[in-house]
Amino acid sequence: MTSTLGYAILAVLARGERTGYEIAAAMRRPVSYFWTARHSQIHAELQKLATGGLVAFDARHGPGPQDKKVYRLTAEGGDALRVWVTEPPRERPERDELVLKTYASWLADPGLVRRLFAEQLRVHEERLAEYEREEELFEGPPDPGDPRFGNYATLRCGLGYERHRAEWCRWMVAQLSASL
Amino acid sequence: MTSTLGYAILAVLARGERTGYEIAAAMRRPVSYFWTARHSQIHAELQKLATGGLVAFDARHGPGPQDKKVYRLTAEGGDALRVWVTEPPRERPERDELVLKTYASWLADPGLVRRLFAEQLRVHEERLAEYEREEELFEGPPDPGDPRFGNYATLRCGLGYERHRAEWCRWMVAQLSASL
DNA sequence: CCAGACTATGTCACTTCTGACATAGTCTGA
DNA sequence: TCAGACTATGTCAGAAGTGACATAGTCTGG
Repeated sequence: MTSTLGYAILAVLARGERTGYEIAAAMRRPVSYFWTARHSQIHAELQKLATGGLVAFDARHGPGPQDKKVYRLTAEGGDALRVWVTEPPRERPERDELVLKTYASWLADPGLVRRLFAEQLRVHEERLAEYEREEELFEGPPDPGDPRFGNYATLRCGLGYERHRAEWCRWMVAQLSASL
Repeated sequence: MTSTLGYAILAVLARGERTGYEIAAAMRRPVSYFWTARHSQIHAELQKLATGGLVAFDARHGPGPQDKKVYRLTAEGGDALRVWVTEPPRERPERDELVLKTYASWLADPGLVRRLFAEQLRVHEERLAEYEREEELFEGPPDPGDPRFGNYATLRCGLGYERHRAEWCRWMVAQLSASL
């Protein structure tokens, strides 16, 4: 019933109470890179979750025309999250624009394709460096029962991903250099 | 103007003429794992592309109530595709349900989380074996001007991705085993 | 000979996500 | 003191994607 975005919000609220604005910030890279949404979607989803009784909020005086709402997980919300966590994820279709461009790259000028991948390589190397800096803040993997284990494990995934991606870009650049 | 799905269809048609049905099949794993869509979306997009003059078709007698339509790339379609290929890809938000579950995994029973990752590990190892079998059909990387270069390069990406993913799952299983 | 798979195109309601618009208080540094 | 960034919530039109429904000919194996 609850959408994946709903569980993403519950997962953030499991760490402590937050406003919608703070949830949106928490879901942005590089802090917690797992599921992103615009604030417009988050506010809408929070309303659904509140209706369903999975979250609750206190309205407090805030900036802007409306009160600010500090959301927290309810007992039902916590239960729903815990059940969902260990269910197998549904297969999401892979939609990767760079891979698609690669598939069609034989049509284009190799010099331009090479430049595209050189740029992408730089992006991934920078992101990798950023993640490595963040990893140093941990002193080894936290215990699997510690909330920080979630952060560390997703960071590990990101590190592996960026390494794989950078390596692939390097391979592409090498292939395209050989043919020039 | 044209959506990414539109370019995905153009990229398939660049290899030769196809019916909508065949395009849908080509975009399914494991043959060409880059961008997927249901036939309902593909038929709708083909109509838009035809209206825009990027593809053309011949109607031929086919099964079912309608004629079958064999689509091909027009000169305009080819030009549009070639221009698009070397433009930097727009950043797509990362939405990975397994990573999200990982982020919330500290809440759940470690034994169940471990099982989840053991299952995922098996999935990735199987997919890796499948890709490796497919790689053997190539005798080294084709020339970057060869259409098969597109297939080979996307396969390389898939191989790297599955290796990274499997390694991460193995690490997760090890973490969760240590704590039992 | 017939069931079931495969080929083939299409519509439609619905969910998800994006990007723009709207509003307004607080805090910080030049 | 004033611009600009940050905090904060919301609406809405539209694009993108899903899953079910509808229809019907051909081909293959039991």
